[in-house]
Amino acid sequence: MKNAIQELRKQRRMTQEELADLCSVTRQTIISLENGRYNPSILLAHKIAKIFGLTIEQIFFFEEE
Amino acid sequence: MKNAIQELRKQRRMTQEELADLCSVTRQTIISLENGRYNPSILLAHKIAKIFGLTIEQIFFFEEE
DNA sequence: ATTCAATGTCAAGGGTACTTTACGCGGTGC
DNA sequence: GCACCGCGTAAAGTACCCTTGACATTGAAT
Repeated sequence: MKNAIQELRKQRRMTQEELADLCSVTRQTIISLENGRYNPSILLAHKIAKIFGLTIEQIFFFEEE
Repeated sequence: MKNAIQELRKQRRMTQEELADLCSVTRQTIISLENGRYNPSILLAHKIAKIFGLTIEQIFFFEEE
């Protein structure tokens, strides 16, 4: 599952740490998400979507399975 | 986190087992989701949304935190 | 009365999301 | 040269999603 987190974060001139603080997770978690190491929980996905003012579907890309 | 799974499933006259099969998960997983025992992964949330033809946000209700 | 479908509970186990801590590395600025 | 910022890696631990399997309950149909 890919996502647009890094792109959206940079558009908003945010560091990984700032985004992590807004989400109440660690910087490691943001790094791992941006680098596609794992999928977020639905709660974290929702927090991120809320921060960016978008829906989950607009940020996370579920390829055909 | 609450959700509308049971309501949507019943509207469509589906059993828990049928929905579980469509999602490729076990019946236990559907029971636990419907009864609010835990939150789905984002992948499962997406599968369910796709089956019902809705978005994740239309099915899962993230209360203010 | 018995059977069967649909729903539910309980417990144990594996995989993974997320944390914490520590360290490396390139770029920029003094 | 040195300090610092932003980004990255690695390893170990905790919590939780999801599975498997076995069994209980309720309601409808025969």
